[in-house]
Amino acid sequence: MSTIRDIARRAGVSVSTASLALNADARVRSETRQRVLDAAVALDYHPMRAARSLSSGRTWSLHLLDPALGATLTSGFFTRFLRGLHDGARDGGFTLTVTVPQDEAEARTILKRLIAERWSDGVVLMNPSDDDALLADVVAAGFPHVLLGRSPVAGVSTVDNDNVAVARDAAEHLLASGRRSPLLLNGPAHRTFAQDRERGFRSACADAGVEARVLHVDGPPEAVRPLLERSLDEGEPLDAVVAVADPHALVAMRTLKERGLSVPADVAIVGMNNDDLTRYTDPSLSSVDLDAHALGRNAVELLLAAIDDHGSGAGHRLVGHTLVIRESSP
Amino acid sequence: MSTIRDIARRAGVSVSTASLALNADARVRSETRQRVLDAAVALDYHPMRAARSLSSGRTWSLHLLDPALGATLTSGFFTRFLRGLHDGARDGGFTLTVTVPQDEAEARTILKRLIAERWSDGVVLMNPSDDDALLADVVAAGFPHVLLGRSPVAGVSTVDNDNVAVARDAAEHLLASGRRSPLLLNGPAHRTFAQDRERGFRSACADAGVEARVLHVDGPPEAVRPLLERSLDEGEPLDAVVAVADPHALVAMRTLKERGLSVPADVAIVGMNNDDLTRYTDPSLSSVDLDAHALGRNAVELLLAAIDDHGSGAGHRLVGHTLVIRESSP
DNA sequence: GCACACAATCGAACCGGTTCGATATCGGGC
DNA sequence: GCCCGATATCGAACCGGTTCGATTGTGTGC
Repeated sequence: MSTIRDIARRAGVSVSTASLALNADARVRSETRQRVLDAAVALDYHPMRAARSLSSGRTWSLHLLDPALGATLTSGFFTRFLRGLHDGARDGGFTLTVTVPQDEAEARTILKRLIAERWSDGVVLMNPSDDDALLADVVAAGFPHVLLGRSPVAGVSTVDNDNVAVARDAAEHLLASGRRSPLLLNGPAHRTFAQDRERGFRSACADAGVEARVLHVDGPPEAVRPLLERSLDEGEPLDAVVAVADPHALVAMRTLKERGLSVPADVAIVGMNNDDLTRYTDPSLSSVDLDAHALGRNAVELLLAAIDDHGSGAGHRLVGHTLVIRESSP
Repeated sequence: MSTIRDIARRAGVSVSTASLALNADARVRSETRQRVLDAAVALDYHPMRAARSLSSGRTWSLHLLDPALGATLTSGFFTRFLRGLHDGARDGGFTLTVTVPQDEAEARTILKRLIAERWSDGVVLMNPSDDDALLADVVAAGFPHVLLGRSPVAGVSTVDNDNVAVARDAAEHLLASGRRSPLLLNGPAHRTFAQDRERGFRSACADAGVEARVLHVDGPPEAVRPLLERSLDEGEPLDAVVAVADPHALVAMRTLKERGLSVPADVAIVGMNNDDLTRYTDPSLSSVDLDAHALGRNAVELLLAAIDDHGSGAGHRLVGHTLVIRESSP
């Protein structure tokens, strides 16, 4: 392993000149710079991370901290998201580190160490619960950060889907085909993302002059079944379902079929996240594809801005989505 | 941010004594150590990563490099795997870094930088293709490494599922219920994992005195459809399918249903990976749950051993699996 | 009472970069 | 011919830890 002193010696310059040359400083004569660069190539020189970050104060690394990794997200989504983060980091000359705590308590411990020990230059906080302490920690430490899956918060950079539009688009699609009794199987009522989706859903229903019905699902996808059954027992009309996530949509589909209702003939269904398997189910499931890659990329862009600005200005980004229409809602 | 010099000053000892005390060196008197520890707590001291690794030569970080991230794996699997890696790393006092190259070419570039710049102390190489250059790079550099999803290679630590047993167990389950015409929808014939699975499948068929049929699927899950249709057109009997992955199983299921065959009455099906959504499909899909968490954990354990040993002895681990029986193969 | 082993602590060097202030060289203006 | 400023380079300090060899202090054996 060659060090910068090896380079300097071979190029016949001092260590400081070698460093300046390697960092393309204008002060060094171009001929000298070339000699240094040649030496670096000849010796296969690569500056050591730790040394560089010790002296420069930068780690050139970003951190993803996800207290509930994969709890709500599925497959393709997470990997596309990671790739988005990684692409952004690479373009900025950064490396991405992912940490996977068991729960929010461990997440908090890790976050504190991460900041104190300077593991990285900034952190992406994924899906923090709405009231959480994680945010308070990073803010208190003045550590660059971005919140993911959160609607705009004053003074903090956030990236999220446009949940209002997501739900509205799904509902409009169903209503456009003439459905008149739509139901939203939503997330927990206290989560802002669920509130936004309810808003979008209701707005589409209002525009179509149709009554909007909403059920809140708190728990695993299986929780959809009793909710839906009770609703059917009560004789509520139903011909369209928007579900908060694909597994919920599949449980709904199954429940309906067992009640003798056919999908999509009697009830059309749209899920969310566009999980990898949705195209293979029977019937295949329409789903809103949330642009996971854009989510990751935008998060990194805001994070890099926060690192440069020293967090002076917070940015907010909403990323796009696409409704993927399949057999469950022709 | 307090440094070790702040601690030393407050505890009234030299920097070197403070360092020894913090690292629980037996040479320092326990009373002195306590004074140092008290000072560290009082000043909320955390050693800076970069400084520690510059002087110690250790980064206390491990790397996961996956050239084909999520290409074959789905959801739950990957997140469980990550958690396994992370748990192992944490227990060893390490941090986990994940890098997500676009393809094997980029993976190679990253790997070289990673080694040269000493980003971490070791790397887990995930699903490298059987003949690849990545392995040659790490071996040439003498960089600690573990191969994932590869059958044992001399001199290199590997972790994998017991692919022979995986396929055998799935086949035995189907044959136990009286099926006599089983088909294995396998991966590409040149991949060793596929060869192992074929072996396991054939052994179960031989034990049951039944003819084994195997088709090799190379490409996306949709590629199953034409293969299967041709087989049915040729009048081959079929009453059981073992598929190399869940999406393939679902495509097979759909294809069969469209041919008027019912699942599981006419044909029973078992998939692999136990994707999150398999429990919600209709019928729900039996699947072999590969122990992703154990995969991650064992990979880290071998990696840590390789780091300590300077790679003197290679280890091989096969991790367990569980057949999850659902409606597709009662 | 002195040499000696041993425990506890310390100062200084070191890891491999970056950066600041000092120095040498040179051409141009007066 | 002398001074000045610009240009190119260098030496040394620094970042925050770890570790080695030296130093001091204590009790033991003879």
